Amino acid sequence: MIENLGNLERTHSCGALRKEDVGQRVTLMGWCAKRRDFGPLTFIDLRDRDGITQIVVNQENAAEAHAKAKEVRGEYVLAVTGEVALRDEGARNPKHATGDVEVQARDLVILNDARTLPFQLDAPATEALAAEELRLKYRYLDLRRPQLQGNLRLRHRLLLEINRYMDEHGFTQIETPNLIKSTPEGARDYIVPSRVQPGRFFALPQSPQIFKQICMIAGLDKYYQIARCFRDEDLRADRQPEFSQLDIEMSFATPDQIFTLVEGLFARVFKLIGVDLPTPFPRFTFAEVMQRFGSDKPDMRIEGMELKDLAPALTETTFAPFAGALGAGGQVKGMAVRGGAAMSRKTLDELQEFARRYGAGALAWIKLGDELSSSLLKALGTETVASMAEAAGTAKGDAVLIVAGKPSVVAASLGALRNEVARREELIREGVYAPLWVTEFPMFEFHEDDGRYYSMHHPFTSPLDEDVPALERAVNGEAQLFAGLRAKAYDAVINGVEVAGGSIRIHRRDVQAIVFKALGMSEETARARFGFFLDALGYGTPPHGGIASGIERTLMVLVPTENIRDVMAFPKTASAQDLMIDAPGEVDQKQLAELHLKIVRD
RNA sequence: GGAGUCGUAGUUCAGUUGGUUAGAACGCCGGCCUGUCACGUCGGAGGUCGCGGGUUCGAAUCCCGUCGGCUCCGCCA
Repeated sequence: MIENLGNLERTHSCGALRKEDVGQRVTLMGWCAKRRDFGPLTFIDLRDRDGITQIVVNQENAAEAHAKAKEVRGEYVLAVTGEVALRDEGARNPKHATGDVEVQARDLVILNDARTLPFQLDAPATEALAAEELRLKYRYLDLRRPQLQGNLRLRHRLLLEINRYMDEHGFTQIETPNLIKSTPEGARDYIVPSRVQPGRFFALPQSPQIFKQICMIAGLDKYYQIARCFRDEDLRADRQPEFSQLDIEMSFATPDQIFTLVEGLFARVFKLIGVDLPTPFPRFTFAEVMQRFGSDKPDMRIEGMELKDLAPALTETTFAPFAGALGAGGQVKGMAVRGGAAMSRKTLDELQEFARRYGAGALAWIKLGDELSSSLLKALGTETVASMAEAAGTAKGDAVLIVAGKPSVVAASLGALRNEVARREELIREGVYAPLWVTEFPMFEFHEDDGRYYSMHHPFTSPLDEDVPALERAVNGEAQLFAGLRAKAYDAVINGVEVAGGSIRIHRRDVQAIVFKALGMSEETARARFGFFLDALGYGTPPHGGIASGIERTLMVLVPTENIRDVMAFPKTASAQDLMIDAPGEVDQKQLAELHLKIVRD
C-alpha cells in the first residue's frame, strides 16, 4: 500500500552511514535495489544517488514493517526509519562504503511502487548491458545506474572548476544569443522559422564565434562562456547535434598566453581524476605531426610507430604501385610495429581492409621474424625489402606496414593504422595522459568537389605574419601559393583526442577583406553575410584570439569512455533522434500556418 | 550519400545442413526459508524469431525489400 511522505524527513543518504553512526536512529529514503527474503527476516538494499545501505526488517521486532517489506518489489520507493547497527564480523560487505553497518528497520513506508523494469539495472557482470536503443528510450531508468550518475557529477565538477578558474583569471562569462543568423560556411545550421517575420529564419549557433569577437571589439577584453552549440551534421561516437563548448576569447593575446591559460586549466581539471598533467604541453607544427604521425591529433601514449619515408630505398624501383605513386608526386611511407612479426596473415588482411577505408589501394607489409617475409618479396627482391625495413627503423621481431599513394591518403591510412594497431597489439601506455599542442595549421583546404579553397579553421583566422605577403600574391593570381599558407591556429590534443582548438583572429579590416577574397567571396557577398562584422572591425578592433574546448570530448578522456552518450544526460541516437521524447516530431497544420511553412513530401 | 554489424521470451544470449513441441541464464509470479548481499530451494507463467514479400512439402535458418540500434567513410572543428 502506498503511503504519503507526510512530515517524515530524511536524515542521511544511503551512502552516508559508517561504524561511527552505530546506535543512531536514522531515516533513509531511496529505491529498492534488491530484496532478499528469508521468511521472518527480510533484507532490502536501499539505493539513492549516494550509495546503497542494507536494511534489515525482522518480524520479531517490527511486525508491521516486515509485513510491508513483503510487498516491496524492485525500484519501489521507500522511507525506512530504524537504528544503525554494527554487522557481525563475517556479515560485512566490503563492496559498499556502508558495508560495516545496516539499518534495523522499525518503520517502513512505501512511498511509491514501480512496474517491472523493461531491463535490469544491476545485470550480472557476466552479461552485457541492455540494448542501447532500449536504454535511450527509458533514459530515466538508465540514468539510475551509478556509473552514469558518476559521469554527470564529474561533468558538474568540471563545469564548476572551469567557472572558478576562468573567474580567477579575470574572465567574464557572457551569454550570447541562440537565435542568430545562418551562414553558409562551415557545418549545416539548424534552422528556426520566424513567426513574426514571414519567410525569414534564425539559425542556431554552430559556435558563438562572431559574438565573441564582437565582445572583443566591445572592449570586454576577457570573455568566456560555457556555450551550447548546434550542428546539423551526421553523428559519430564522439559527436552529437547539440553539445557544449568552453568558449574563450581574449584581447591583446599572444598564442603563448592562450597556451599557458589553457594548460593551467587542463592541469586543474585533470586533478579532478587525480592526474597531474605535465605542463607545458609539448608543441608540434601541423606539418610535423602529419609527417611523423599521419594525424593532426596524434596519440602520444603510443611510443614510436612513426611514419618513415621509404622513397630513398626505392629510387630504382619499377614496381608499378610504388613507382606510379612516386612519379605522380605521391609518397611511399612505412610504419614499424614493435613485435609485429608475430602478426598473423589474418590480422594483416584485416588491417589492409581497415586501411582501404581511408583510400589506401593496398597495405604492404614486411615481417622480420626468424626469416624475412614480405608481401613485396617477389616484386622487389630481398635486398630492396631489407633496405626498406631498415629505413623504417625496425629491429628483429618487428613488422613494417607500408602504404603508397597521395600524401593525404598515406597520412590518413597510416595515421589511422597507428591507432588501430596500437590498440590491437596493446602498445598504448596505460594510465598515461599525453597532451600536446598542434600549431601552424594550414590557412586553407582545397575541396575537390567544387574546386575551391575553404578555411581550414574559419574565415576569421589570422595568417602567420610572415605568410601575409604570400597570401596577397596568392589572391592576385598565384593560386599555387594557397596550399602552403599557414594560420595562427592551434589545437590541444590529449591521448589522441582534440580537446580544444582556436586561433588568433584577424583584427584588421584590410586583412579580413583579403581572406574573404581568397575564399572566393565577392565584396558584395562578404557585405551581405558579414557586413556588420566588417563595419565593426573598422571601429578600433584590438588584436585578439581565443580557443574553444569541447566539454564532452574532455569528459570522455576524464571518465574515460568511447561513447559521448555516457557523458551527457539526454543524448540523441546516431540518426539524431531522441528516443525518450520521440523527437523530432511533427507539428500540426495550425503551427505550420503561423510560421508560413508548408511541408513538401518527396 | 556509402559501407559494416546487430535485431529470437521482459533482459542478455544459444539455436547445427532448411525438418517433430524454438532453448539457457537472469528477471517476473506463487510457496518455503532468521544472516543474506549473484541468498538458497520448490513450482509456474512468459515467443508476431524487427516488419513485408518470395523460394520450398516445410523458413528463426535461404533470397529480395524495408525499419531501427551501433560503428566507420564521406560530412563536421
